[in-house]
Amino acid sequence: MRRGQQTGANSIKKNFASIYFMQLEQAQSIIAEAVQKKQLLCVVGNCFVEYWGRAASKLPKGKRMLLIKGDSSFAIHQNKNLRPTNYMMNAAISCELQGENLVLKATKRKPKESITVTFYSIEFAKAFEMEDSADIRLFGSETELSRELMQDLSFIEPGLKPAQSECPFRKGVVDILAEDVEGNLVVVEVKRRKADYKAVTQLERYMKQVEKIKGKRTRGILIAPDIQKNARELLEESGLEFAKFDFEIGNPKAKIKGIKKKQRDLKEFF
Amino acid sequence: MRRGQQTGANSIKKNFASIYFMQLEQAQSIIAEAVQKKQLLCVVGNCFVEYWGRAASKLPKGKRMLLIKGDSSFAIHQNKNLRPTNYMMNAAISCELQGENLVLKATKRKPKESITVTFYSIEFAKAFEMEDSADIRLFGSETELSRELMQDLSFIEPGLKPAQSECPFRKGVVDILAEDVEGNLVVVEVKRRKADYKAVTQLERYMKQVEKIKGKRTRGILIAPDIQKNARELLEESGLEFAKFDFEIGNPKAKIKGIKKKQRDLKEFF
DNA sequence: GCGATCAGCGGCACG
DNA sequence: CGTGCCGTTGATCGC
Repeated sequence: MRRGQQTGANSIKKNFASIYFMQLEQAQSIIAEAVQKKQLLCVVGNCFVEYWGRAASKLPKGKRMLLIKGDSSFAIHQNKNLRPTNYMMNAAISCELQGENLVLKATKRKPKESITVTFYSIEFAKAFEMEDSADIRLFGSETELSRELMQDLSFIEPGLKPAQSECPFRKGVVDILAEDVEGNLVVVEVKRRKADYKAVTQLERYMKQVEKIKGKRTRGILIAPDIQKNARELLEESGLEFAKFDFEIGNPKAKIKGIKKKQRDLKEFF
Repeated sequence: MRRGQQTGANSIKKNFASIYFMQLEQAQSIIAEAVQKKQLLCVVGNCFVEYWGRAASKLPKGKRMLLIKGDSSFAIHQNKNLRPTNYMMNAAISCELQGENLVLKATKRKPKESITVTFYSIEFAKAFEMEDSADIRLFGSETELSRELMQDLSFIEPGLKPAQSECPFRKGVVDILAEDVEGNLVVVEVKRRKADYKAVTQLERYMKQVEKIKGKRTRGILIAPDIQKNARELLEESGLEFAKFDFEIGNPKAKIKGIKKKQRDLKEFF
């Protein structure tokens, strides 16, 4: 790219900047080549979008950005929202001239769906070769917090000992399975953010399963930074327990700041 | 843009295409102006990304595309996945030269978080004025299906009638509240896709709430195109019912193809 | 602002 | 493949 060429043109002919269009034939060849080479393709133009599949949608004429990635993900972006307006993963992509328009189609079976993007004009189209072998490293996931917690469950209550973590059951995975001082089994469910009623029903379900399989009294403790009011009610109705869990995201691993356990004895419930 | 300029350069100097870089100062001014004007900004370059907030992440050096939109959404895209690797909504954005690098920062409070993108080189940076007043129109959402169903509940079972014109419960909480021929209340939960155990616990919760408030026998019917095996078991254990719900996405509204109700009498349960 | 819930959820891991 | 479930879930609507 020639330095300053674009901005130069824009500053001289500000009011006409938007009339510099690309021939659709040229765009078509850029697109076809990019898709074939699995490059990152960026197309900006005036278009109309239709989707048919799991649902159906129409996006009236307007200017959008089409982003096609090397893994055949296909996304129409408007100038708002993180998420694309229309999208498809693992799309089979075609691109052809139809009269005065350039029509891109993304299709997929299983589930069967299709996106049709009809470009009336294209302002910009460019492919980028994206050498990038790196992968993101994320810290502070729920699994990581569970593992951290496993190190010392006495934060939750004295004498609580870890038995297993991430133990797969017939259905779902129990975050932590532990044993309290009285020899009861304790199912611990960890949530990285404010727990809602779904977390409670999830824990209840696991707890009952474990109780059934192991055939001995089992408690359920939900650990989260906070819990929603109605979730709290549901939890207490179900005889489950909640423990507040403050943490700070650290590097290389999360740091547990402290745990305040709500005082609620098993005997209260039974 | 001059027609053919880009592809021309690429075809002549294929092997050197990637060495055409932009001065960071120039990129900086493009970026600053785009952010100020709420244009759609697209930057491609070699960078390193750090995130700190609800979690923490590091993305090692590599070539990515940064997309900043008019609503201050900020997204780093790799050449894979629909979703950005790093992102932020409603970001406060800064952009400054730091030594040999151009550093973009996106920050936010509530929750407090920040993304730092350190560009070592920038291959491309361009802002697009995105005149686009149109909004997507989507058909086939759960709400729409509920409304469709409301028209004629006899599809589910003969004599089933909407209980009240206006449900006394908060909108959206109970999909449909109806009354069967025997005068029982019926809570109907509609799912647009294969129902899982969460749909069952949700229905159970609503059903019990309604039963408690109204003080009369209440049934719960889950309506979905399909249901998972263990969700089915849970549902039957809870004395709830399932009705298959085939539909076709149509325009302007979804068409219900038919409903096959599983024969399961209330008396069976009570 | 928080709460609740849907989403064409996407993405990942596991069986 | 389906199944389950987390996510920096995002996005929307109601309060």
